[in-house]
Amino acid sequence: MRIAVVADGDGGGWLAELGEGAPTTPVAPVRRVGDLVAAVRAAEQAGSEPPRWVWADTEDLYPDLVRAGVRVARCHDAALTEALLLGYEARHSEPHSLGAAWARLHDLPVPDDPARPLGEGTAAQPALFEADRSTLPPGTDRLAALVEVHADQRRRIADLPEPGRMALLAAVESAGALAAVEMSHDGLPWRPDVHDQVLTEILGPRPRAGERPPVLADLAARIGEVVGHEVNPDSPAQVLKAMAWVGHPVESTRSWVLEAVDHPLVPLLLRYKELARLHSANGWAWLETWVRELPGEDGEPRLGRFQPDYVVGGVVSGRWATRGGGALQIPKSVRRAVRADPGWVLVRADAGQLEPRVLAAVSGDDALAAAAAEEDLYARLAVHVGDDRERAKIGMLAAMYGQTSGDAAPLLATMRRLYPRALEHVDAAARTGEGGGIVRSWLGRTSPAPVDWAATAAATDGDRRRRAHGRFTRNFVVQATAAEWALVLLAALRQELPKTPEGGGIVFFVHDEVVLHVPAQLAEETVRAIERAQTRTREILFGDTPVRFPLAVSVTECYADR
DNA sequence: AGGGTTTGCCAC
DNA sequence: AAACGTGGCAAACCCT
Repeated sequence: MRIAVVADGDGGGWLAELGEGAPTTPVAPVRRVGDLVAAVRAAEQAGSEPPRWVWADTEDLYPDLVRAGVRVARCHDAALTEALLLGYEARHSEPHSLGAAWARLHDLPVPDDPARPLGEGTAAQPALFEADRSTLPPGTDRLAALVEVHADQRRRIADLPEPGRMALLAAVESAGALAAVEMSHDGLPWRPDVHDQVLTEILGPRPRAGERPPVLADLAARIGEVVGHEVNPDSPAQVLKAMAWVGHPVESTRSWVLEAVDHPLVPLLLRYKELARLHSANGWAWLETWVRELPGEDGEPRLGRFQPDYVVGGVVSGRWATRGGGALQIPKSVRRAVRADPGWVLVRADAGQLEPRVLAAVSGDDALAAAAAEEDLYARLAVHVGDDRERAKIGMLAAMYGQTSGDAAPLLATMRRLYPRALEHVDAAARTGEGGGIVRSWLGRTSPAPVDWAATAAATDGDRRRRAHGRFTRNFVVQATAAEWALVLLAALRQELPKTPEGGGIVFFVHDEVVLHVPAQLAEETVRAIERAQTRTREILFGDTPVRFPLAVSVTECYADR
């Protein structure tokens, strides 16, 4: 059963039960409810199977439900689905909100998508569903508009050459939106005291605002001594001058460029850059901005939560982006601060070598699939290639990224001979991209067309951009399908996981790994659920492929432990 | 002073 | 060893 829902901005809303057939029309009179939370909770628990909620935008409705303690099993996110369908039609740049979709159906002026500023996610205070971001014209029957757009989207999906794939993509994209709100609400367990301890060990005691930590100040002073005058190591321009001044001019101050230079200044600069990065990106200021402390008992360790806003579909390839806090790039050095609450554990599931496995599955290359049936794909590749594992890996990555320089060329020739269908799959995608065409993932997510090359005057520059776009489409067919694998896994996990208390469940997701926070006594059951989800993911996406997608599952107290 | 761009590094 | 895909972010830099 599907239920379309809109909020009234005052805690209530309207519901319309929809038929499952296409076109989907209401099968019962519209129901007005005064307490939307209660109505959703009741519908979720009634009947043998929970409904699929049809709504304009998960980010508008679901955070309030989650805050109120309600979780739903399934939804159809009209905005995300519209974006997928527009993309399929090579119309990426068109607005995808409910209002925009409805306006197109009625040949009316299409409104821009609403901007979604930082901090609008679940960390914000309760809003009682007040925001109407649907961009529908004032006075429009919003429920009728939603029902109409949903029916249109289902028709457009049904009319595709492979409707099942796009239907699955829309479903897992929507499930991802649910998971994103839930994760953002729960947050990644983060110990402020441990983070502070890590910073103090590495940088010295916390300085006053605007000052360098002691270790950085000392390094800057020693750099100044070696050069003979004061240098701001944070300024690439000053570092370039300083290197020239000491007789070692360099083209840039990138660390691998500096590493090649033999001069006492270099280790000081490299050390400074490394520590300055930690201080500016994940230092005390970051901790205060992004980690919310939970109320706690005196004498107990302070517990915190890192609650980034996830942007589902925020990357063209279907990977998620995040807003604020740099959640997808938590450096290894501060992962010690990610610790389970007392009595709880972190269960981490990490997909190994996902992209080459995806390539094996989508290309149907028997030899690569045979390698991908193994736990360590690269080790098997090395046997095929007759080289060491590291070089086999470089060759594979070169094929998927379009690398041509370095020692990739001979490796690529070997790959092309051993895995002809796999290489042809990415080579064809690259040719399409170079020709200005679009490519699609396994489920139909579509690459955006290149930005107007004709506007580029110089032929050489145009050529460079054409090749760059070829590398993009080459990678897209793999990366976008890997993102789909991860979305299906998330959706399967939501179905398989045991019920956990508040603060438990999936708490972090980054491209090909998930972190769960569960009471220790649920650890075993959680691991079994992950294994079921993993198997289902492969079957749902690729049927009976020989390719395996191993998940390394570990149960730890700390994210830094493996 | 404030906005946009560049540089460089972090993650997968 | 360093040019090979997707991003976010902070500080310096450059312009108005």
